[in-house]
Amino acid sequence: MSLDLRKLMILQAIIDDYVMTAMPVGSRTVSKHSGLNLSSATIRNEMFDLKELGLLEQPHTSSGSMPSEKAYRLYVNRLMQKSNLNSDEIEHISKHYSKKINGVEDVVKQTALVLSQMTNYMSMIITPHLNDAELRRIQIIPVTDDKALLVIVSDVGLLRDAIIKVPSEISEHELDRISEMLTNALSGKKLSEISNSYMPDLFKELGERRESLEFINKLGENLKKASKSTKQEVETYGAKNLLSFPEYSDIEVAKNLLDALEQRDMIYALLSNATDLEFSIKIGSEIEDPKLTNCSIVTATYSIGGRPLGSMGVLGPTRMNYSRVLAILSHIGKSLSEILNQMYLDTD
Amino acid sequence: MSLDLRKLMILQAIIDDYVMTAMPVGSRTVSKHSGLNLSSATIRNEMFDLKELGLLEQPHTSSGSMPSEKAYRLYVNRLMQKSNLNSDEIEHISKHYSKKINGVEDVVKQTALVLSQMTNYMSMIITPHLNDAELRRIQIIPVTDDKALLVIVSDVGLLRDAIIKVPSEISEHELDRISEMLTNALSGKKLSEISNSYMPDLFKELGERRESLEFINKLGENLKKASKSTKQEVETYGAKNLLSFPEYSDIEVAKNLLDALEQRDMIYALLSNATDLEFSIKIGSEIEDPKLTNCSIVTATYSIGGRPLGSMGVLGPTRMNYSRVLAILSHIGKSLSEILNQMYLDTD
DNA sequence: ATTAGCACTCAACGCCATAGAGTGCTAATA
DNA sequence: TATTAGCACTCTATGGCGTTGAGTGCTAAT
Repeated sequence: MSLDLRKLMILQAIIDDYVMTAMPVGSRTVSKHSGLNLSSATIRNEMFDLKELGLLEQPHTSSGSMPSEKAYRLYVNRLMQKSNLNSDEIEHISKHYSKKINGVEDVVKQTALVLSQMTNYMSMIITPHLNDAELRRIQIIPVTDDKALLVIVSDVGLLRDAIIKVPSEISEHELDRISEMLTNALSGKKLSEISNSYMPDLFKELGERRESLEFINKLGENLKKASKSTKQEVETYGAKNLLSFPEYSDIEVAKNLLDALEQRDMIYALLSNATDLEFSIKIGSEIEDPKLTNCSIVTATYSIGGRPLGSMGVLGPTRMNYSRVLAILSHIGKSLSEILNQMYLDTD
Repeated sequence: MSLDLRKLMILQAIIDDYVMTAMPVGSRTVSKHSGLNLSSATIRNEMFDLKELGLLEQPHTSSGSMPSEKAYRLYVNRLMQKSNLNSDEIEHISKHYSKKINGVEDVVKQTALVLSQMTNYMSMIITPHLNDAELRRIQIIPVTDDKALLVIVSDVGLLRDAIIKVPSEISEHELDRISEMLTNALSGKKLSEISNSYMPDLFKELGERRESLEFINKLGENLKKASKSTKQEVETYGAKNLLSFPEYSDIEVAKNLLDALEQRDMIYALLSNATDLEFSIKIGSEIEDPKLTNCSIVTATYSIGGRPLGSMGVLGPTRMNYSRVLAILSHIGKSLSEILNQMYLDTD
């Protein structure tokens, strides 16, 4: 028995209905809504076949059917039609981005917010990873007589800052000199390239004065530490949206889910795994986390100057509206990339 | 009828029991657990009185009683005994703070985490407000030929940073000079004092060269903007803990609650209202938010160099273990203040 | 003042009958 | 041969009903 066009149309009708209602769909409903002008009996026969093909599941005999994970996968790959946002929705997005925004963190938060608002699912986003950004300058700014602020600046702005101790015998002028040397040595390199390899020579040169040797060593440690901590952070929003869905209406299920979703590492992994593709869709068990049963995740990357910098996504029940989510992600992704470009690269 | 010692002891027994079980407490239970050696009948008479005093409530006739908000208030004010943490718990806290920590944000997040872990309620914390910090230096660091990073540094480290546009005719050397002038003019002041009053003179001085006038104006705007945005942020942790409590086991109730708790402004208000007292306890309707029925909030302030900088707190059901929460908040508050002191003020 | 005793209340639970949505099969139909 | 009408069957959901048991509130005895 083959998966002919009619079967696909019936499957599509069932998915459409189930996505709306979360209730098993009966043959009579399909007969009415599918537009195929077939009796419920005929639909029943087809549904029986779809069941055998592993595309439909029944909670129990004599109940309607619901799509299997396999069905959603098939839907996403072959059936789904591209959907578009209406002008209200587009406006809603641009409104969010036209507010005054202070720095990357703010943009990222706004994005998480609007993403969850528009989809009614939970949104997640990781801040841009700046390990590939080019170092421009390293500056040690005195703060008190025994402390200074180490600032690492790249072509996209502030990368890292850390408080370091400075022996009082080192003058402000000397700090400037050290800053300059560090800048000369490391400028143009990437953050990830500040490593042991560059250090020894540099520090021999810097460490010529005995009394500041210890300070120079500490400084080196600090630089290395700063370059290692990736500092990519995860924002989520709208976890409570998930509680509205009947699939999580059992308090125990909901608790487990929220439990899992509070583990930032896990979400970080989910998002960072998918940075190479423009979009990624994981359905149910394709997310290899047993705690996230009945969930799907759709992610998209955002970029600056064409270079992917991070990713964002949406988590909802497997019966999510994939088409709409993709449209929203696509649009927001573009807006976000634009904003980031304006912040960093534009020259007007 | 007066509230004599015996009634108080009975009330205490009921509260103790109810805090544990969340189930209405019957007279027989009190008779057994109160240590008063009274029959259930006697207890019943006393409980009747406590009911008339508004300290006990019954879900329905012929069920046991539970403490009213008034009862919790009385308990907190008069009955509660100070509790102490055991050595395991103290160790658990210090372990969290002995990890490598990168900057204030990290400390704050760790605090939220440990607070929620130890109490099993939801934790909330606001980042230190640094408006009273003393400005030390303002530095404009070139990034590309038309952009620079504006960095505002105080005695406690980095305060603000922002990308600003720089006309290409302004040389790096000139930026240094401007930085120096700004530093001279504003150093020693507080962030909140960067206002129009200081600006005109300063900018007349800076703006002597015609071509850079526009840039100087923009710089002024940026400084003002940076000084205004308070940038105090709210972290919460463990919202899902609340789902474990039977008072929120109804999915609708839980949804409403989580809904409310996702509004950062509201939590910010809750926390910042209570920065003048070392501890603050709000029980039920004392939190004037209709969405937070059945909730109590305990907050504490943390400080640096004796000056209160922010506050943190715990949100849970009204039947929370106030005594334990206070002990935990007290200990964590001390640890947090110590850490912040080490980060900023220590001179070793 | 305290307590034993007892009738009364009320939620919780299990049981059962019923209704209704939906299937799966068979026989009739185009 | 594909489709459909018809019907028995399955299973869940719902509501009514009696029972159970925890707990009160009152009264009379101690």
